[in-house]
Amino acid sequence: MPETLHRFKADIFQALAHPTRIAIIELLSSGELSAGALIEKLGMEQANISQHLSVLRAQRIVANRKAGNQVFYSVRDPIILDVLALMRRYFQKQVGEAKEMLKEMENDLMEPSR
Amino acid sequence: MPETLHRFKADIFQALAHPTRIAIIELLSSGELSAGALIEKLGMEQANISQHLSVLRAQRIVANRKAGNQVFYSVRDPIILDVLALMRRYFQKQVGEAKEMLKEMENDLMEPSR
DNA sequence: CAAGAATATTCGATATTTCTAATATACAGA
DNA sequence: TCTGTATATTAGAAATATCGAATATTCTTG
Repeated sequence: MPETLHRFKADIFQALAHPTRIAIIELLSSGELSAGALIEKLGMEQANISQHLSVLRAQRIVANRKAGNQVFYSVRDPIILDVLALMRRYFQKQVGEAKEMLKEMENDLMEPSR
Repeated sequence: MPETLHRFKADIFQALAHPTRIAIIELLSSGELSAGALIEKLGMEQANISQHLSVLRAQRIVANRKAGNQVFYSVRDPIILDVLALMRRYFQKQVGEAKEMLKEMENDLMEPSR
């Protein structure tokens, strides 16, 4: 109800609203990784990944731990992973529905008289 | 893993990434409402709400049913409501943690010797 | 302290979002 | 068919997000 809560949710969603950042979180889902490891696994520009990590940090979605030369990132709260898992289920459901619609359309083409 | 899935999730999150759109979805959580009812409850510009509804429609998050003069909107899949509910839990947890941190800081101020 | 490695930040250019105001469309009833 | 009501779309301005290139910072090691 309160505007504050809506804004909070919206800000988290905004932080999640980029394919690269989702890829980052999923890579971190099985444990912490250094920024360098993320850059290597994703095959993208160093600055770019660093900027995306900065967005995730700003919303406190990831934690960062400095170890000597490197910085290790991890997902702060597993609830975020639950959200992503829900999204996967949602995706599967949507794809399933789309498939069924196509099947129906096919049937209509085969039996135009009914 | 696949880029497609990441983009799909990101697009949904993007559609959710606005306080007004979250408010709309929560208003629709207990059943369908006309566009006009949403505009009234939210107290915002007609065009603005219509545009936000358009974003939600584009991602197929809401369904719309025309009835005479009006258009009734509803949430297509309750999974989306589950996502919002998870977000609320997440928010509560974050606030709880922030509170604890403040309490610790207070204690440190009271007992500087320890 | 100098040099290299890992990471972060800054700077512009471009693209996307969001808003308000104005206009368009669709429908209902006289 | 004319009028009013409900909703959608368009247009343009301002704000925000994204990217690559360049630069800065921090740490380690010789």
